[in-house]
Amino acid sequence: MTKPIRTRIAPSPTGDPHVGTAYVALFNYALARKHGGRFILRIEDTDRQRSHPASETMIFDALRWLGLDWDEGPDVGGPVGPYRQSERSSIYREHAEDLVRRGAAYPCFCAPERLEALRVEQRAKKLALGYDGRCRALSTTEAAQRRSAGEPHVIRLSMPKDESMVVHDLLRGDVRFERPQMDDQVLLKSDGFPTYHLANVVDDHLMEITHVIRAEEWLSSLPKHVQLYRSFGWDEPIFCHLPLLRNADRSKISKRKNPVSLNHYRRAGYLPEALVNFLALMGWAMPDEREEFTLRELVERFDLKRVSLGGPVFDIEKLTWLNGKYLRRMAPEEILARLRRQLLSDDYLLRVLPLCRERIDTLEAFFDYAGFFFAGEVPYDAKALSGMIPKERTPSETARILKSLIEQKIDPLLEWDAGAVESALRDFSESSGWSAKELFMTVRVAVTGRAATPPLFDTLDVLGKEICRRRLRRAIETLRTMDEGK
RNA sequence: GACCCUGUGGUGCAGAGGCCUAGCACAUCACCCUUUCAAGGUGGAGAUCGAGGGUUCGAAUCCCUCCAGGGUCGCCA
Repeated sequence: MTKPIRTRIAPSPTGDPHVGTAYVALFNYALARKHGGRFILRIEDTDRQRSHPASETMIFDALRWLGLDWDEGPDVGGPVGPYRQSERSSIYREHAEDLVRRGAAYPCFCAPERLEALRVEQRAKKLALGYDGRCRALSTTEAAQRRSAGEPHVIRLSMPKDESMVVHDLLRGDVRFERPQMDDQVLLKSDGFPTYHLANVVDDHLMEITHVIRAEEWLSSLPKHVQLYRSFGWDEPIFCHLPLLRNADRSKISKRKNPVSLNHYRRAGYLPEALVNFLALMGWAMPDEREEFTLRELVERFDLKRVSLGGPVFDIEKLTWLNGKYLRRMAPEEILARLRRQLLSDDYLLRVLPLCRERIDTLEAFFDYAGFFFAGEVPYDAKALSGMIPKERTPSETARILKSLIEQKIDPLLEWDAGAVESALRDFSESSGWSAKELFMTVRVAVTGRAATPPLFDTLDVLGKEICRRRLRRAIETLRTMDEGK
């Protein structure tokens, strides 16, 4: 018997849960389940500035929603934990020191400013970018002295010199990298935290990961990882790089061109099994070309080698068609249950009702008044359109302001509640040159389609980030098609 | 710019030298069904398999060159 297969998904909790994470998780999950192995969730939160606990929770929720449950992870524990990298700092530090002792890594005292200047120079001379290895030439005694004197430094990996390096990818076979490409990567930052490269390799080894299945964007750093395994004297796992999901223009999928948050798909009413099915179709196919299948069936027939490498365009139209197929063959009772679970929970209704109670006279009036709380996108009639654009402002100006509102304030906001939304909007009002009055009415109409609504921040809070973002974008599109100077 | 990956209709895939006068699905068009709209059914249009060279009796499938797209070049992951 060979070793049991162990795979992992290793997201970093720096934003909304991403479709790409689900995509890669799915293939890792499928391989592990197919072979009776284990699927592990590890949180890569070594970037202290950007990591956020709210993001971590959303990742858990989203993956569970999709049915991609893990056997070991920060919340369920396991034999080789902890599964959160921020709780493993000492492990990485010890391993980095070990490498330094072996002469496979070295302390580097170059300041960020010097590195920046170096990059500028290299760019100007059209040279390959990368660390020039200055501190590698330091004697061990000098390096040790400067370290004990408390001089700030990082630890860098010594990459082999004057050679090309051949690494292996399950799907691509041998891949040869030329030396100039491979500079001495930082392993340990000056704050004592590891970089992705170190933490990832150390953890994959310690957690006995057998197959590293990750996105293609990592392929370029594979030589560094392989070098790390060699420096430690460890066996390498099997590496497999999945193609990147793409926008319609074939660039790497991004939130400016596509909804990428799993929360969006959940709120928009896509069924988890349909999303999973669709994701599996991105770069993979059943041997018999069947396109509709369950996660279970995927697992039964799964074969990593059947992944195709062209970057698949994430075609929402086809996803929507698939989702419709699933919905149409569901019993009404089941649809009702899904509706309740996903979009129309008592919990949600009980958040909407307090906002509407004082504004309705009959039960029936609720449906007329509160429709926008349940809709996807809202229509803008002529009145709404004029209400959306403040006096003295133009449609294109309004569109621009909404765009920067999304980018500067909405997207980075991970904890979405009335208070946070309010301060974000007030903040934006100050920096944008739009008065609170102008901004708030514009946002109100853009998000609800109406000039009369419950208090704005409560409304945005209850609607949730995904819907607000989506309707704001829709408003931008609408404004852009209007003529100037209205 | 350097390095790496990829390249089958607009999109997602099948195809692993002859079964391909290139198949399926989405989208699109037409028709049928239907009080309507969907859904469903039927059919159509759409690809000289990125291009050019080879290898071979024979290439979408093997080799080379070029081109195009993408990714990476961070004390971010």
